[in-house]
Amino acid sequence: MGDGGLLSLSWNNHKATFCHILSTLREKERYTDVTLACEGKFYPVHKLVLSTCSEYFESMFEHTPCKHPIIVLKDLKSDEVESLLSYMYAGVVNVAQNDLARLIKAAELLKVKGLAVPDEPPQEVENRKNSPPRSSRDDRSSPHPKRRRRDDSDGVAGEQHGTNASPPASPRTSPYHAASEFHQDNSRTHNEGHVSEHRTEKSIDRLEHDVRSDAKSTGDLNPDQHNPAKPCSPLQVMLEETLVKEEIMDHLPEDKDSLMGSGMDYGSMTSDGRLENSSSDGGTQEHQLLSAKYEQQSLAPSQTHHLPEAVVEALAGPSGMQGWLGGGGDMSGTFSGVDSYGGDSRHQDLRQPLPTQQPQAHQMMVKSSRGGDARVSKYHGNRKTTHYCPYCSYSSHFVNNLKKHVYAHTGEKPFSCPHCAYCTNSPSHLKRHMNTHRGEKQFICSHCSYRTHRKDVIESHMWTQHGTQESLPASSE
DNA sequence: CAGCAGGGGGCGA
DNA sequence: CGCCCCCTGCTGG
Repeated sequence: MGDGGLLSLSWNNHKATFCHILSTLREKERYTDVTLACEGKFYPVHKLVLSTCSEYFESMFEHTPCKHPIIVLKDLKSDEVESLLSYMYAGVVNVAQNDLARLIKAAELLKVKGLAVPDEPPQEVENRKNSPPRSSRDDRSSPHPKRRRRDDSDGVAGEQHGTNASPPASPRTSPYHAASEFHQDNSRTHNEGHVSEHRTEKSIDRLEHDVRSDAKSTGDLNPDQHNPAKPCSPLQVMLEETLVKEEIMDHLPEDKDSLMGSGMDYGSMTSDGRLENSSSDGGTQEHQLLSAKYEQQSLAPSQTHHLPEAVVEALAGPSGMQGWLGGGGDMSGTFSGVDSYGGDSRHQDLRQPLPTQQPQAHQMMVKSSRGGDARVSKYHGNRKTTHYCPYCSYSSHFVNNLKKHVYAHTGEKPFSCPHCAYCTNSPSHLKRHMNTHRGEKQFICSHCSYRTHRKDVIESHMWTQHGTQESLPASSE
């Protein structure tokens, strides 16, 4: 609206920056709204990107109003998926010559533009627009086959799904999950959460498209109890995993979703560590690429953290925690173990999306990632600082309280009983529990023969049974 | 079925 | 550490 001179402001390296941010968002699993599942691995990504780069996904999302669908790529290999995602996000992917055919084939299946579909040739685009979206799903042979190679079809046809499909235990390979999941066997309080779900399976192009509608229920990850109604094909097992993840995500603030996603924490969840930690695959080369970029662009260090590392930092050190908490949520994606959320109903409120913990814009993360540490409390007991939970509205002046609280979110239970499988997130709980093994019942009711090892219990007993709060002090035995 | 005991989780301090 | 609350299993009416 300027009547004066018209200024043209141009962002010099907008494309590069944009791509970078996009990749960062993906890496941090921020704002992801769709999860690709392949060979037991889960890739939280963005519909926007997928649909932009792939007709197939575009069409799919058009027909799936689902908030956070989980798409099972049944006949692709994870490295192919990784490569394609790399391609879509970064616009580049390094692939071994030997793998090229496979990759192209996979791209064809997914109709990835530029690989399988001509990259925006005007005419083609026109044709596509005129044709109903479904055509792309229904017919692989339609428009895109600039690089089609049917001769390669055997290359990707191999049924890989579910092979190492990280059955229940897999995601727990993360140290953050291990305990949290394991202990549930002795937890009685975890109610089985049933996810309201609907599966839309499509056997298009040998892909199985699994979509789950908004999951509402609490998820009990107890593998033993999980959704008994379902058949247990390898694929289904994998789906159960994704199911849990999704429902959790749905309950978390958007930002947290991603974190949680990280809960799946691909690097750690995949026992082979291929996705995150290895660089042997074409897809993972992108990770290296991105990391390099980060350094060059001197982004906030925290952004370059792999999630598990960040979690360790956050939980191990007060400063880490504080930085993360106060850093505009940039570390919010670092929590693993969301998937280990217990089904305990009491957890539910914690998962309610909270406006106060809204994800911050990317620039915000960058901006505050360092500065946020300014008020870091070095000591657990520092009451001057309020520590906020990234998952809910909880806050505490005590870092330790927050830690325990966050443990409840992540499911992490670092304190384990040497005598049984009991694990807890609180040392005091462990101590209390240990008393049950000792068999000592120091607290004796002065009105009856009742005795217990818990003070609160004896008091409760005294009050309810005898209408008094008097009780014998702890016995010396 | 109600009441109690046992055990556990979360939280304040 | 203490407190409160919850859930589950047991038991007696």
